[in-house]
Amino acid sequence: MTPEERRRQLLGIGLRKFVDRPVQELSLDEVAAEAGVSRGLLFHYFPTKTAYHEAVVAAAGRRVLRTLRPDDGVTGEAAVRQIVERFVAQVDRRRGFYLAFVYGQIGLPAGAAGPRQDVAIGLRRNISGLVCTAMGYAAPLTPVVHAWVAYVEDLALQHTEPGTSWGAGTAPLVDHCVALLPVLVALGPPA
Amino acid sequence: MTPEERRRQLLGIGLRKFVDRPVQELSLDEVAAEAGVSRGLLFHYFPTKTAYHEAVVAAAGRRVLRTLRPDDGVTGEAAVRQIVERFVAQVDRRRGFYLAFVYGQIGLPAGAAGPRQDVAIGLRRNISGLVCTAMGYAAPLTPVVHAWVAYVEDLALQHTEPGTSWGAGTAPLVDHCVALLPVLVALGPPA
DNA sequence: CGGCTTATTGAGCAATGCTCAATAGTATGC
DNA sequence: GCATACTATTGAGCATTGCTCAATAAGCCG
Repeated sequence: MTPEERRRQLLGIGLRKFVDRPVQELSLDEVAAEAGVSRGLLFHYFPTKTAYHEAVVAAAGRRVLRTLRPDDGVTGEAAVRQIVERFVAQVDRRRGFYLAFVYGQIGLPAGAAGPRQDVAIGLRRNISGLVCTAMGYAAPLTPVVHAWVAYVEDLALQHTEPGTSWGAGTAPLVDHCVALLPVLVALGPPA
Repeated sequence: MTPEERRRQLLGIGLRKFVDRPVQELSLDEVAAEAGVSRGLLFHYFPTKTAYHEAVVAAAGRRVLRTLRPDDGVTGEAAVRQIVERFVAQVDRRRGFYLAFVYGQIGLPAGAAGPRQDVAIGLRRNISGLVCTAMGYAAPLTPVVHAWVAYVEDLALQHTEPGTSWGAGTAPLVDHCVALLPVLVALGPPA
């Protein structure tokens, strides 16, 4: 097995496991056993346990972002609608995964200058980047869009909360979010 | 030292420590050493390591919520303004603490029926409860208010992000958030 | 085949989560 | 004031686990 495959295999195992429990509780023993390799090998691919965890979470972030990217040629509000639809659908289908991703996180460094990357917030930044390019929004609007992503994220998570689901389908939710964005922009940036 | 004091002491140590690093990396050895007690004693007060971590994070949540509660007699939009002001101020003053609280979280259970409590989302629910009673909002509006809290939280965190601070003071930010709430309500719930 | 690189192992160390029987210290009932 | 019950506290000890390192196996190129 080539190193590239190994790496992907190990990350894949992490991705499968991290839905069930917080990443930090995923022992390298377990990963090694599942992969059928020795514990020592993991340290050949990842310098430390947390490095492995970060790699897993980063992979999860890339995976989420990939499914959100709107179809080629679609722009403007239609693109935003696609993004929101896919986002809500994904949260709906794999609530545990997304929940674990956002809140079952590797902690952030207190000083922001640390080497660690905040992948959950990084994902928000990426999504808001998607939206901004789709709508042609410029720099001073990005904070608002960023916070709007947090808003959509929270609504989607609430919507899929077991037992508390208000409304049947996802359509009103998507409508609400898409309609909100221009309203926010009209409200003007908080600066 | 009475058990009540002990408990508070141990939680206090956790509260101080969990700003610097993710809670999960706080070893019981360290806590025991700092408290000047044996490791075994910790298991007399908390059944397991994660139980201790959860207790610490829950205490942090109570602490945050306490500072947000508006003054007696203040209601309506004025109360909302107070809440937002204090929230932003708190995030501003102790960014690391709040960041660690929301995102450096103990992971959530995949199945929602698990015994664990989601304290970060629980805090959001509590804050939105504060806002709803202040404004007299009824049940169908709560999801929107909840998501609005997420919006405010994200903006506040962005605002204190080192280097990326747009705008000088917190006033425009507070204005923006307070103004947004009735707009959201007017937009109607997504159901 | 011989030699180089590297993926891989396995032993071993130290930290740490956790258990448990023993102890010390305190309050209570008489 | 004494004995009893209770519990806070300890310390030894076990198993897991993050991590290191020297040794080995396995490919690859000449």
